[in-house]
Amino acid sequence: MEDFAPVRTQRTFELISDRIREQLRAGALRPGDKLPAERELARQFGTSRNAVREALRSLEHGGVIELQKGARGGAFITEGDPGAVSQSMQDLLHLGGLTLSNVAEARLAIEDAVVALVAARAAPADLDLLDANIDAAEALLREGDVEAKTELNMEFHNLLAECTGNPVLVLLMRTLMELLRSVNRPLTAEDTGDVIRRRRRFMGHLRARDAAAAQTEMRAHLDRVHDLFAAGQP
Amino acid sequence: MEDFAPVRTQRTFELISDRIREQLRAGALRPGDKLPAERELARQFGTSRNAVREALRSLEHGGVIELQKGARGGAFITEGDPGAVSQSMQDLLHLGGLTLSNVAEARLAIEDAVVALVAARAAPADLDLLDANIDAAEALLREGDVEAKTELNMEFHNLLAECTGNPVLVLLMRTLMELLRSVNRPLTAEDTGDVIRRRRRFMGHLRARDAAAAQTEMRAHLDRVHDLFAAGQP
DNA sequence: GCCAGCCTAATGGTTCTACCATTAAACCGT
DNA sequence: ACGGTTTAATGGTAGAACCATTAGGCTGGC
Repeated sequence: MEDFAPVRTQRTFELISDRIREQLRAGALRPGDKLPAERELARQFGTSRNAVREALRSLEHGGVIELQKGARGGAFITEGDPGAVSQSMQDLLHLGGLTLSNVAEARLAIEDAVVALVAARAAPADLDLLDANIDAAEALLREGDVEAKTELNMEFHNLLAECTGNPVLVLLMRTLMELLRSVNRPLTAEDTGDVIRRRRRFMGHLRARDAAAAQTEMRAHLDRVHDLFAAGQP
Repeated sequence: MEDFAPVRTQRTFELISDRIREQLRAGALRPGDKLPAERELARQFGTSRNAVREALRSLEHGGVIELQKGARGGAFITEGDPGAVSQSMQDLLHLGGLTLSNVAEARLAIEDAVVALVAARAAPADLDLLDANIDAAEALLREGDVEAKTELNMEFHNLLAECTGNPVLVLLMRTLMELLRSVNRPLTAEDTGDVIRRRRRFMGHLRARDAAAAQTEMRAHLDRVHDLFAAGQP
């Protein structure tokens, strides 16, 4: 006989955060909106302020809300925080579920798709932005500021993803690169001149709308970079 | 003059969760380990139990720990929960940062890469698993259980990703499919027979290690499915 | 001897109260 | 009109008390 189901399994703060997520899906809450104050929410839900706070903590960690203190403070619905996805994958990596080469392989897949899309649909203005990035990197290299130049080189990939106009691809690119960066050692400077040359060739392929050639060029570059990363690992 | 930096910007519970994440990165904490009890943590950190609970709530939401109540209960380090990543992306979607076609396009990219890898490196046993999935789906179709058959068809893609042996790709595939599923309408049954035929052809290409042909077959299928999804949207 | 039932201790879950720190806006004296 | 002060609202922290669940030990009757 199984006549009786458990009276209650969910925890109070989960009920609260679920209610708020509901209103999000329903469109009743939109980015920029402000939730009632903690004390007021506690009153409305008929719970303690503590339970409300734990629910808010959960939503905050998920990048759904931002909390501001002081008068006129409160919990505000955000535009959505890609960093939350990144954080989760970082945790997964550190918990040992993922390896560096797993991440590198996935990154290769994303980059491949991005390059194909950019070759097919990027506007000339977008390509100019990419050129500007390479110019800036070259200038920094001449000045000997390897650190800043490396930063710009990573930004190149993010720019590339943004040229697709697809925020999902941007998100995935940022996340995977962040993961790779979190375990890398600072790259040595010896090979930096080569990167600039490769980038120039790559842009030539893009402007010619030659997706296959651009992919080949990028692949060669990434294989090399990922090898360097792997060498830095034990 | 900027002689004085803010005395404290981070909140107490953030300091606590950061400390725990530190120990994770350092390897001092491993999956399966149990954290001290809340009261004990509060004592060690010299804070209130409340702050500890909010830190644990944050870690729990991130899939880093699981909480069990009762005697011998406590906070246990998990193996890593891919669901946390999914949840974050779901939130992002609902916050309006992403569109259905964005997700579909990214999914296409991942699937393309997965197919190429599977064609290149899948073991015969893996391919047999895929065949078994198709057989089961066909059987369900004959019985008229469209619901269960659709479920199996989605599982096919997850199996495919698992054949790559890369958990990152598995994670991305699961997440993106989950996202697509969360906004789809139940597909109509009229086209289901066609899917089985396509799958059989696809497997033929895989066994022949013909990545290009397999990709073409899968692309055609996904383009169609995504169109159906889009049609279900306003 | 054994076993069902009870009891106890440990732990997370919840509530309540009090107070602090920060912030913006209202207020007031000059 | 200006500038400083006060006030009120809000999130952040602390501490205590109690509840619900769970594991394990205890006990008494068979």
